[in-house]
Amino acid sequence: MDLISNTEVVIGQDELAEKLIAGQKLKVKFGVDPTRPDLTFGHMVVFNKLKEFQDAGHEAILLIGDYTARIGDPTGRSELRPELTEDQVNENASTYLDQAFRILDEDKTVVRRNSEWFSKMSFANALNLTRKMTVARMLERDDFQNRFKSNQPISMVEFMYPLIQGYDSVVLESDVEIGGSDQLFNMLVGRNLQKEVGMDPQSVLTMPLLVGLDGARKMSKSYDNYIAFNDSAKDIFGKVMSLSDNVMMDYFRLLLSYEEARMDELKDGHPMDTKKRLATELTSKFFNQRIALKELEEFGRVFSKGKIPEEMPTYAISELEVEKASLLNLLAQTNLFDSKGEIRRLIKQGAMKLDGERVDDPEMLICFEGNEDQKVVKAGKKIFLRFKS
RNA sequence: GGUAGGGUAUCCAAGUGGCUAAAGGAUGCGGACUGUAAAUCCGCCCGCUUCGUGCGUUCGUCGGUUCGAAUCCGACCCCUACCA
Repeated sequence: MDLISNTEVVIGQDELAEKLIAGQKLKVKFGVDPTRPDLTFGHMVVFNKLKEFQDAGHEAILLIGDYTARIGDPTGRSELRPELTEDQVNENASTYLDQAFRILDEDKTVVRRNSEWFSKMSFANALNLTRKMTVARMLERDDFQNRFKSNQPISMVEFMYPLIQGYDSVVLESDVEIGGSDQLFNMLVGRNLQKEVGMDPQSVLTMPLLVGLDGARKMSKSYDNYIAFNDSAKDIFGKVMSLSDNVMMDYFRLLLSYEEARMDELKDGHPMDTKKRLATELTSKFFNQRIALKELEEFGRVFSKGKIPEEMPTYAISELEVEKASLLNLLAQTNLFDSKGEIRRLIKQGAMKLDGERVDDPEMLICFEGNEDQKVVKAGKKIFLRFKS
């Protein structure tokens, strides 16, 4: 059964198999919280799985937790989540969908929002929902248990979250729910609630968490070790190239659905070539092959051969508002650096080059001589910019 | 309601009157080495700066004591645990 490839945990596998053998069209739910506008490649793992179901003719239901987004998921550490307004949530949700449809087939995807039912739910009904759950069972959840043991706060609203998410499954009558491995508990609650109302319980599939760019922690915006769906082709390519070798295969498997045999072949090659291939394929997936190959070439030129990139931010000196056209002042106007202090630091540490020549004096004046009409500044390994008159 | 502990820079965390822009981690950035990998070594890491033992702003908030406060006092706000 290919549909369970790459999964970490499968609950209710027998039911799933039966339904599949019977040729049933399954309702496959994936819930997202539009608390943040950007999707990362970590989300792609789950979206890929949803797409597989979709391609196999099943109904993919993308549930936007617009109602829940205002409550906050307990999965984090402290719940310092700002409360979002309805507008913010809606805006996030719409950019979310734009991004999701880069993987999913828009025409075949059913999009639902849980405000449809929760905004109408009475408090009495909500209380009834809480009847279905016990505190002891809640504390089974790893996250809660750890926090409880270490005297960390757990708020009541966090206890509601699994129920809310579970109730979504009841309303949607989902046959399968997919999520990250941190969602296992919540998805199991859905399964139980469905049983309570006499419905066939959903099967639950969890997908592994993708390791981030640092090669150590899970990919997450808060660790700043992520690749976003909305990153430019250059960023996607560059970020993949900066990936730790030891997690490359995870990316091939989880993001590009490579099979073992193909990955074994790759292991014989030079890691650098393998990584270039990974970067090229991922860039192609989000843009197209032509753009990906261009980035590959550009990468070789800039980083392997140390030449300057084809495109870089360009600033006309005449348009920058500075009293004195010193390198420091001009760079400070570009917004590519955090502060003048940072620029001084870079110069002091020998990271700044002007047309290939190392610069040591922040106050050096930038002016053009003879036929020159531009100067290229390189700061560190990655930042390039051009000054024109 | 009662008791105890706590709010310090991006995060964790030390600091309990001057030597503190504030130890130590982590993250990040830069340099060397490389394959923009990892590992390792070195350096930087509040802002400005005429680069000077210079200026400004910061340790929950407001006010006070003091020549001087993150450190003491008061009020307030917020968080947590425990007991009810």
